[in-house]
Amino acid sequence: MVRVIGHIDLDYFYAQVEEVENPSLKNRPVLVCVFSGRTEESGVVATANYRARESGVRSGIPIVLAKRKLEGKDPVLIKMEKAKYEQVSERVMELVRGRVDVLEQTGIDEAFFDITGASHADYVRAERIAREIKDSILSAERLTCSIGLGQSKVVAKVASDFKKPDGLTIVLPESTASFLNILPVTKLYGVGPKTTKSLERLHITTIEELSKAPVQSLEDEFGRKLAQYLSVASRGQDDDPVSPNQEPTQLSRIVTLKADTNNPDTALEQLLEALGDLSRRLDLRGISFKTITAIAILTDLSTKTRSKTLESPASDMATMKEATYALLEELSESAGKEFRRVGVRLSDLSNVKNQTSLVQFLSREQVGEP
DNA sequence: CCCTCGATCAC
DNA sequence: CCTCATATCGAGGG
Repeated sequence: MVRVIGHIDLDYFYAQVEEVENPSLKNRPVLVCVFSGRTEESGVVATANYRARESGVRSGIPIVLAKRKLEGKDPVLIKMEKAKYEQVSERVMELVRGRVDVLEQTGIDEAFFDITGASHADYVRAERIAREIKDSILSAERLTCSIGLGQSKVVAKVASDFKKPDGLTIVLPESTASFLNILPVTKLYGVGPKTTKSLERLHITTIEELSKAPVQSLEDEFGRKLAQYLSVASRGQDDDPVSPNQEPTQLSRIVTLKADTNNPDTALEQLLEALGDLSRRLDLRGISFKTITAIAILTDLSTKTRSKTLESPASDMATMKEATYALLEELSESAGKEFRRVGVRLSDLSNVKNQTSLVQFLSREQVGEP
C-alpha cells in the first residue's frame, strides 16, 4: 500500500520568530544565542537567519566566532527565549494537525505527518494539501516553512531538507531511487560524522553506493540494527509509521558551571535550579522516576555518567538532591579532571498512583467526560 | 534478562 | 572559541 508521508520544517525557526516580532531585523544578520553565563559572550548560536548564514555562521558555533565572521555586518544578538518559541510552535502544529491524518512532532520546529487518507493516496492532491499547510502558516503566523513529501519518513525528511527556505519538494514513489541515489550519505537521517567516516572506509559516499552494499558488510562495520536501517533507508523503504507523540521516556537538564570544578557541593549548588525544574515537570505530568543519572562534561569535553536505580519510584526534591550529590561524588572521584558542565537525567518514568497521563486527561476533557 | 556506561545522532 | 535535550544502540558485567 503506497503511503503519502510529509515532513515539515519551520525555516531558521527561532530567528524567524524574532524577525516576525521585529521586522526591522529582516535585513540584518540575526543570531539567537544560548549564553552559557561563563563570560559576557560565551555560548553558542542556536539559530542564525540566512543573512548570517551567508557569512558562514551555523547553529552550534561559538558566539565569539560568529561575531568574528560578521565583523562590520551589523549583527543582532538575541538571547534565546525557549518558552516564546514553544508557544508559536504549538499554534503552528495545531494548524497542521487540522489538515492531516496523523501528526508526529519530532522537535520544536519539525514534524512528520501522514496524509495518505486526506489525499486518497494521490500525490497531486497531496501537493495541494501541502501548499494549503504552507499558506495557512504564512497567513496565521507570517512564518515560512519547508515541506517534503514522499513514500516514507526517510524520503520525506530528506525531501524537506532538499529545498530551503520556503521549499516544497515532492518525491513521487516511482522517483524515489533517482531522487536519493545522487545524494551524499550525509543527507540521510541518522548518518552523522562518525558513520560517514566509517562508510568512507568502505568506499561508500553516495546513497546509491550505500543501497548496493551487501547488508553483511554493513553489519560487520555497524552492528545489526544500524546496518539494517542504513540498507532500508538508502532505498527510501523504511516502513516506520507516523505515530502521534508519546510521553517522553526521560527528562534531563544540563548546565554550564560558572567555573570548572569537581567539588560536588559547588556543582550541586549550581544544579539546584535545574533539579527544581525537573521536579516541576514530573509534577506537571504526574509521574515519578526510578533511575537518576548524573552527567559530567569534563574540561576536555568528554562525557562521564553515573546512575542509580532506586528501590521504588520517587519524585521529590529531597531524593533527587541526595542521589545527585552521591553521584556527583562518584564522578568527582573517577573523573580525574574537573567538570565544565553538569546535568541530571531522570528515566524509568512511571505513572504515580494510577493517575491518568496528561494526554489521556486532556483528550477526555475534549469529549466532556467527568 | 537486567543494569550501567559510553557513543552517536541531531535539535 | 564549545548549549542543551532526547532516543537508541552495543558492550560489558552481573
